[in-house]
Amino acid sequence: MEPDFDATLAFLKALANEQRLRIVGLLTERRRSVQELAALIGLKEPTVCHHLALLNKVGLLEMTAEGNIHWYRLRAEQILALGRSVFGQERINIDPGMDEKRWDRRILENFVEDGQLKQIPASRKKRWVVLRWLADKFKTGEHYSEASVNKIIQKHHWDSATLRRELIGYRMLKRQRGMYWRQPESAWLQA
Amino acid sequence: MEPDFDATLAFLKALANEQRLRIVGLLTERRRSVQELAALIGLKEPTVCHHLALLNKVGLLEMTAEGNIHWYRLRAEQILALGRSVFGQERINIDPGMDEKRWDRRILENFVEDGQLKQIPASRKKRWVVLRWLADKFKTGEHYSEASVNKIIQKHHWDSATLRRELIGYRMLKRQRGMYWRQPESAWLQA
DNA sequence: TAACTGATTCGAAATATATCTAATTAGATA
DNA sequence: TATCTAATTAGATATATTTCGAATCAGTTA
Repeated sequence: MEPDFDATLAFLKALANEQRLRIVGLLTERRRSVQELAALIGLKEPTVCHHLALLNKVGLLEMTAEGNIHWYRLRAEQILALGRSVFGQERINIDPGMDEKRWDRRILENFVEDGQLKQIPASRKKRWVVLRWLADKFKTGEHYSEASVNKIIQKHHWDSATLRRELIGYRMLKRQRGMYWRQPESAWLQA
Repeated sequence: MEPDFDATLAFLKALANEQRLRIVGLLTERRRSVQELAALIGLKEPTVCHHLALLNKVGLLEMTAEGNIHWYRLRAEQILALGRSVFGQERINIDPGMDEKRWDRRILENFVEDGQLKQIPASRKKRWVVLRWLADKFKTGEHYSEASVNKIIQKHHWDSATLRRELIGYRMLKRQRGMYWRQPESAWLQA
């Protein structure tokens, strides 16, 4: 799905801990030694060391040794870059959900009222949106008789024959030996 | 420190889990029912329910019931807003080294005037800053008699005895057989 | 009403994570 | 070289989280 799913997960896991988040907070101010951090957040040094190792593993830290003091510094650009990549517009679909996409919603607002399809859109593109919404009324994995398909469609529009044919045409429903079932989205024809 | 430390932590914790991140991924495409999600990621429904509850608690989801099917939808604006607030420029200091200096400068502005130390800070942390400034008046590699150490300190404050002792205490100066010399920063005690 | 379906709640068990002490390493000092 | 200090590693234990089966709840259908 995501090529860097694991990286994202690791990044989030590294930050999603009270003490580590505290450490990151302290390191945004300035570089710090292990002792210093341990004193500031009230943990023993080995524990802090363990947390630092985790943060380091995902590339959030930079360490320089001066004598036997190890100075840890936050790689702020890394956090920002990762944060952007995880929470950026490209990654997160701002218009979530099939029938919830803004475009779709506008179409649906125009054509649907109280769950009733007022009119079947003439344009291919708009009809597709409406059909997608209608296909959502069928459960995946379940088989329906033609009668029950009609019944379900008629909850939303009187012309179940046309709409049923359209659903088949766009491959949102599939028919075989008189039974109908919902097709996965991957099988649909594009609008 | 941070007023919304807890909110940030909760948000990160909610996302920092393999299955939940997967769920979020699936929900970016479209709304889904609990069953659907369970089937898609290979978990039992109670488990998915539990994860959904966690995501919901931090405001990432929106649920609408149709009959006894519960549709979960991602509140993408929420994720983006939270992501921005956590990883935004304001929050993360891109240049942590700078900040250290800024803090120091403020202290020095308060305690030093025309090269004169007006007062020895009582707080450890602030005293450390001032002593660091004072240690800078000594050249590295050079050896000083106690008299010349006092003389240098007295250019900046009358109480050379106390300050000399402090410099030794913080290991910024070192003494041996009556001679003093400046220590490298790595040897200093932390404030 | 009874039976059914999807979702949720409740514990218990399994798993993962965080924390500590003790031991070890590496650099600095005597 | 022996000693000191800061950091790290290792191993043990405590704590938190995840997962599931069983029971329950809420809507739908017969």
